[in-house]
Amino acid sequence: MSPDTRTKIIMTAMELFWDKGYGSTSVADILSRSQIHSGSLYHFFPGKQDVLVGVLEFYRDKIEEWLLAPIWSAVTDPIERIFGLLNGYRTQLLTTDFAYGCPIGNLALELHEPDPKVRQLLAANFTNWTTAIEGCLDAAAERLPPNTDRRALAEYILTVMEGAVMQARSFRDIGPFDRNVAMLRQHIDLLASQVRAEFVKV
Amino acid sequence: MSPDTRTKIIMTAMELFWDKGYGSTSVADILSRSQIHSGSLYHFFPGKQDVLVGVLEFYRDKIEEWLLAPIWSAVTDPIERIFGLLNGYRTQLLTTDFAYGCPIGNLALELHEPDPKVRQLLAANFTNWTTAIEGCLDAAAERLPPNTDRRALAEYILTVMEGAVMQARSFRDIGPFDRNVAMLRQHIDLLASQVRAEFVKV
DNA sequence: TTATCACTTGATTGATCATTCAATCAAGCT
DNA sequence: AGCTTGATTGAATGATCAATCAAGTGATAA
Repeated sequence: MSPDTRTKIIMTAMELFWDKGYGSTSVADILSRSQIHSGSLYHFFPGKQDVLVGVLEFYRDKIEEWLLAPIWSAVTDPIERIFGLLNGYRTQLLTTDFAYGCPIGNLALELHEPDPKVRQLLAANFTNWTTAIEGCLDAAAERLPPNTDRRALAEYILTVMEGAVMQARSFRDIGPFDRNVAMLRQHIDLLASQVRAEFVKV
Repeated sequence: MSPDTRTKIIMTAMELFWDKGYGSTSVADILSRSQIHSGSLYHFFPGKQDVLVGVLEFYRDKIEEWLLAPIWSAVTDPIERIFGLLNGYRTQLLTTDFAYGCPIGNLALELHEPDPKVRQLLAANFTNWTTAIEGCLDAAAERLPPNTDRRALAEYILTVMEGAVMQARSFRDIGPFDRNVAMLRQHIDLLASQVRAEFVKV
């Protein structure tokens, strides 16, 4: 058994896919960076696409630990946790000079006709993210109008994050990202003020 | 002078880039579909990337005629023009079975380190789109709070469109798109209701 | 008539791509 | 010791890639 080699391939491929995309990463790139030989890679994976599947499964299982846990421990207010998560993407954009955005979003748009397994894993990664946000909204349910579709609002927050990252990367400017997040904040504030108005009325 | 050949190359390459992406479109693909020989292509373009530049310049110049004019003539209310534009992307998603999203968004995320000319053209395409939306918002200025940053709101609408298209394509389901647009509609309605409340107060 | 010039043809090049495979190795089991 | 099995090595394969270029075409003008 050699889980070490398999894991090393996945970690290396993940870095390269995030950095250069799937199509622009050659198997030779993965081999040279991971110091592993082609025979070993093809011993564990039938082909390049199966490496991608491995990466997406790996990332899916690490979202909780890598992405959410650090922010959950730093922020407790559920609404602020959402904006803390968005701020994490902001920091990543700035520290990588706009090279890294959302890795799943990049792949989702790069792979125009992905095979069902890949597409399903991309969707699963989005779903996990959305479910985490939905949990925050549920925790803040009393600060939102009672008829709020919290699942749809969580999807919408994912949408704003992805679009904001895309624009910031295209313009190589954090301005669009900040203004987009400010707009989202305004929307949520408006929802919250509706609740207060209703409370006064009753 | 043979603008016909040059244009044919650009139109063919545009179709292929929208359909399969830039990296997955080979020069041979462009040649076989356009019935043009490699020498002719390289007579007009120094290389593949220059074809991409030509496509982006061409599309930038056609946004008004191809994208906006049909909707402007079908809808007159400025706010409904915005949602009419979004509905155009919705129709395109459905009629292409989620193959076509926003062509500029796809390329923006596919090209991780584009050269300055390409990056500038991607940004110019986004800017043109945003400016058109901003024009609608200016025309509806009296229905928005007076302190509204209409440029930022236009950027935000682009963001929602791009994110909504991304999710619909990933899930191969129009549901996320529709719910995202509904959320945006709610936000704009909330802004409009603020104006009415202010009017009553005065 | 002849020279010029923009354009076209398509075989060819060398690089790079994902993938294969015969061989060797190391460790455990009998 | 001998046998088995999973893991590793790295040269080799054939396909495909972007790009090149010498030879040709046809229209225009001197």
